[in-house]
Amino acid sequence: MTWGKGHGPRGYHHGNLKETLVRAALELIEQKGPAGFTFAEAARWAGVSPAAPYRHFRDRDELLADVARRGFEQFTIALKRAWEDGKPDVISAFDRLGKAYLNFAKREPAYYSAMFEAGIAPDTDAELRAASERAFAVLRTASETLVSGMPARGRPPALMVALHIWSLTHGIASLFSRGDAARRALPMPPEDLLEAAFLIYLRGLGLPDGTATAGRD
Amino acid sequence: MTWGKGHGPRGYHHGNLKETLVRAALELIEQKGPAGFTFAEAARWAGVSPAAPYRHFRDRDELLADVARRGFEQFTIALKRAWEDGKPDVISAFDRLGKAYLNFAKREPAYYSAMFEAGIAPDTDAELRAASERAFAVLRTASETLVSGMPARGRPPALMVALHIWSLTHGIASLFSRGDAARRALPMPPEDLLEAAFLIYLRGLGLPDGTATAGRD
DNA sequence: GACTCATGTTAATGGCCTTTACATGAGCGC
DNA sequence: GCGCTCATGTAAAGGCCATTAACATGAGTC
Repeated sequence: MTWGKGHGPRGYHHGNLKETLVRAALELIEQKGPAGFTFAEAARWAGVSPAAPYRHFRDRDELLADVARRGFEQFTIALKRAWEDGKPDVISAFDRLGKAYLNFAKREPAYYSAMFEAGIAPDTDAELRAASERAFAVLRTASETLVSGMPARGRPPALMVALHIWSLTHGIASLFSRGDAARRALPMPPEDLLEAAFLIYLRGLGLPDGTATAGRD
Repeated sequence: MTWGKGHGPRGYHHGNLKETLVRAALELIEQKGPAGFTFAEAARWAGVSPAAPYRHFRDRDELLADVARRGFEQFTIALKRAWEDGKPDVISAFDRLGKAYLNFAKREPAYYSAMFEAGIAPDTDAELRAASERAFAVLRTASETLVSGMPARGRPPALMVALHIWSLTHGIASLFSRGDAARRALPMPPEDLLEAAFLIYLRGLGLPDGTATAGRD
């Protein structure tokens, strides 16, 4: 009994409804925004009755929260892959990290919307919160590596650095890099905007030149 | 014939419905988020039938866009007041500007949601777009003042600086400073986080000390 | 082979969005 | 003051959605 993920015929039971509903949600959010996505339409997309989804999610918000949680997991994977333990050097790894953040916002607008814009309180769902914190942890680890390379005198708190870079990157992603129509125009690629800001910020931290191969002018 | 803005009795005609609907929308968005706000409930709040709002707004989205436009106007006023022509010095004025941004997100979550999170395409409504650009223009003017105080050699583009600061501030506001439940916890006030980032960024620009009375360590 | 229970369906309630046809009365020319 | 007109309101209706309750199916188990 494996219809797998396919669209083939089915009997009374779907067999894979929960997964199918999540994919339907992603599809619909991508097309019409998180507000435009409806429970009933996801059911229709999956070929089941409007009541069927309630066997798998308490309500519409729980589905959205599940999508957000999965989004944070994918996000964490993408960020970790980009960071790659800070190799070959911290700065270029950070650069990849930022680009991966922007790229995620652009390539996965549905996940991104569910994660940051659907109005889900992160505290509501413990798993969602944990997944969100795991994603941030990548950035925090990276920041710790970054500041650990600095002289102990005047070394900034890694948490603060992580929050700064998160905020900056998130701001650029939200304003300029999303895949949907809410994106604003920009006279340069968002990746370049971010890289420039990052290098300026690093220089301000006292990591000007010589720590890595990037960032010279 | 002035019921003014009051809640008093009225005849067949409301007399001030458009304004009342906007205020109802703000009230409802603040209570239940932009998704929770409904056209019908705004009508009920105003004491009119569900069809009445359609005499003033094409649909629910147009009301939301109008709220967003008004939000950008209030926002522009708040930013201009904070900037105050860069007095007494550029850096402290910039500092006020950032705090005003964060404060707006915290004190006017309904406006903020409508402006940045309601999923309204800025291009849809020309007036909305213009209002949004007027707000950004304050930041851009401030950035021009900032870089104009730098030596011409290696002076960064003012537009880039404005975009950097906008993104950073917007990121902090979105993640940590909103009034609603989507706000994340932070080990320090968002204002302090922003100020620290701003000073680091300025130092990275080569505006370390001496340009103004703030930002020394 | 019968039982059980997760997973579907059907049907119903109530709310919302939006349109159409109709009602009211405020402002205006006279 | 009188009557017209039109902006601004109401009532009613259609269609969609969320959610629930009662019922149906059939996959796995003993």
